[in-house]
Amino acid sequence: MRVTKAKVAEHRRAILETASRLFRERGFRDVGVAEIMQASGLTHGAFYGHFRSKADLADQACREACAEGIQNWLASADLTALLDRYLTPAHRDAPARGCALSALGAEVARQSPELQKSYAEGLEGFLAALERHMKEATPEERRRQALAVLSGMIGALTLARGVAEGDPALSAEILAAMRETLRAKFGA
Amino acid sequence: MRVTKAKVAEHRRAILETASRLFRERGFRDVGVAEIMQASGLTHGAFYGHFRSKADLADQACREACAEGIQNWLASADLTALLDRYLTPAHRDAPARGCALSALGAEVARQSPELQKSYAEGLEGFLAALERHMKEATPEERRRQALAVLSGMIGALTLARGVAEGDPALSAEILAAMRETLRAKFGA
DNA sequence: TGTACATCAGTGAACGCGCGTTCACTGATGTAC
DNA sequence: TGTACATCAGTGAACGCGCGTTCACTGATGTAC
Repeated sequence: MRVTKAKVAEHRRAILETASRLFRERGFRDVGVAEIMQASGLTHGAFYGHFRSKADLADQACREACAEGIQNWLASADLTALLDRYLTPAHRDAPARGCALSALGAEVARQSPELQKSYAEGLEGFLAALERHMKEATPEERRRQALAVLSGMIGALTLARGVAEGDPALSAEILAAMRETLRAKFGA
Repeated sequence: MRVTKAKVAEHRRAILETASRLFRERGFRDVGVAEIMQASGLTHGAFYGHFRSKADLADQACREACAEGIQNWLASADLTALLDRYLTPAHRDAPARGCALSALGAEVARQSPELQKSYAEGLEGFLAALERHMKEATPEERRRQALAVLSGMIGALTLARGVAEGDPALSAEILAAMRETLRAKFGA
């Protein structure tokens, strides 16, 4: 049953947003095409009218999720404000709506170079937002520090998620330690 | 065909070591029981004589891999020496023999609390090794800094792996930036 | 504007495949005498 | 030490299941007149 051109575009957006959310929550491997389509209000057969393959969707969903994240974190006034939103139990417990760089990082290493490129572009975007908050003299130094701060944020969030259910106290400690250390060494 | 008791123990070790290596390289999800058994010189049917389930093996392989890592990194003379071994292209390109905390981190978040506990214990072990290299006054401060340094190391390695094939220059830049920043802010 | 028909987005059954796990069987090991 | 037999580690076929992907079909949309 054919549908309106507007509906087609709407369906495509729905699939992309659902995938962007589910992939961040449970990873590329643990989320199936059928589940994404069902959660988007369609049946699995329609998928291949919108995307060439699951890998194609993964690539575009990664771009989507990164773009959403950059816009989100760009809104912070300064580094301290950004850290106070990023390194929190709330962010840790809501990966579906959280930073894609952290949620997808480890899995991206085993995906196609194409997807890695999309991920790298998202990383550069986030990095640009961070650099603006660095107070070192030279641009080279600001970029280096921004890379270190970004790595620290992502590492702390990843570790905090890894032990969230197994050792909640340690999980909270990791977030707090990174927040305080980054504020002390790089903050305003 | 029954085998010697010594052979049984040998087989168990082989499965555990193979799993520890393959899981770090490709993740829990992408490595099957049959592949692990074949790589260990056995057939898949014998698996359940050694482990209760794949999840059980994952838990024990995680412990195994963490323990191996702690012993490995503990050998470094100081923080600078440790960083010069950890934050390198060589380590990035050989996850199978590298740090388990980094290789398994993201996936552990979606595993059982039991496995997360094993992971958390591995993390504490690495942390203890790092704390000895911190030069802050109080134990509390040393632990906080060690947590931040560990998070930074793992985050940088994860990101460097994520873009290794998609943007090799950025990958190398991430490792170098974290190495220099940690050395400058925490090094000897 | 109204009609006739070609287009094509979505449906749902079906495909081959690999997964984790089970199980009847085999035959060398370990043990009781 | 030698023999007879129970034990049990390993084998390989088989299980049900969910995966990504394909395809004949349906019927509303968009278009040509």
